[in-house]
Amino acid sequence: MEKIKEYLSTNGIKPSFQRLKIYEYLYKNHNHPTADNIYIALSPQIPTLSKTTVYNTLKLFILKGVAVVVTIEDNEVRYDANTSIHGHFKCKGCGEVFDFSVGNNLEINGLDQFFIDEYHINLKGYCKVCLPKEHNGINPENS
Amino acid sequence: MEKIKEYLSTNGIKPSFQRLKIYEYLYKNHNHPTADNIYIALSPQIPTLSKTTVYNTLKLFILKGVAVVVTIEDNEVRYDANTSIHGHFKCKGCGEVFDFSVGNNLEINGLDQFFIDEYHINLKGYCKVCLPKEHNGINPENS
DNA sequence: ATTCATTTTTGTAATGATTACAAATTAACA
DNA sequence: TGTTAATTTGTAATCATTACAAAAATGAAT
Repeated sequence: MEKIKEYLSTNGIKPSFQRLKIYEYLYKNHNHPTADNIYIALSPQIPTLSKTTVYNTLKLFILKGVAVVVTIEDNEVRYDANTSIHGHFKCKGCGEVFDFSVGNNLEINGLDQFFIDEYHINLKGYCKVCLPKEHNGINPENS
Repeated sequence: MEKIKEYLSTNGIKPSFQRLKIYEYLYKNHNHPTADNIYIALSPQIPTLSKTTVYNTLKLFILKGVAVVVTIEDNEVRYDANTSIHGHFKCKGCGEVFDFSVGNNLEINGLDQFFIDEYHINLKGYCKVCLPKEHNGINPENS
């Protein structure tokens, strides 16, 4: 917890109570939460927490580079405290988002002389658990 | 135009006038438009066009597999008639979205036994034109 | 400690994209 | 032509996000 405080400070973020708790949640839960997820999760501990604060704080985190946005779905914005380059996989069965690592051998053709500083590698399909259900046509998670 | 009609039919889409025009726009303009972009672009030619129709039609296109969603930004949903696997690059200077081709050698670690059927490779940075401006700190496109 | 300025948080209202829904229109076809 | 189904349209509702201003907390200087 002291480490988090230091980490935020180092990155130009004054470590207020709310910011600490929000970052802590993001850091400890690798479930790529939405702003609303975070709000609901922290509300019991911080009864006065405002949703605006969650949005403000996340925006600050992005700006300062201690979190990244995951836009794997067009109707939900997720956040991730893991800022290193990695990929995300969303299972179309259970909806869970998994991290995976990518090699640095991605072959890019047609962006010569472009400067690239963000890599968003998003895949979709069915995870190990959902794939068999899907295959048998007995997946109760699809309405 | 007759080709488009045939293409849609082949993919289980009854080629109504609106659907033809929307697909035609998507196919001929490689600018990855939003639903609103399409609505504004086609309104002059189709004065009775409804925004709901644009949304309905795009949803149908996605379902039938003749278009894909591009979620490179968390506050805009773009559409692309190019359904083959390729990447998108968004310039943070001018905002334009460029296509690029990717090799099929992407190294994925941690998704063993997962079934992958969608690849969204989204990069961001500065394009050839905007990079120099950015570098000189005289980019008028950044407020 | 008290004051004053700055930052942060909060709640409410506004915005804007998308969807729900039902009426109107169009197409299909007997 | 009449009848049914599919498509389009317009309006209203929804929901995530932002704008904004007041309240609270912080920090520094006296």
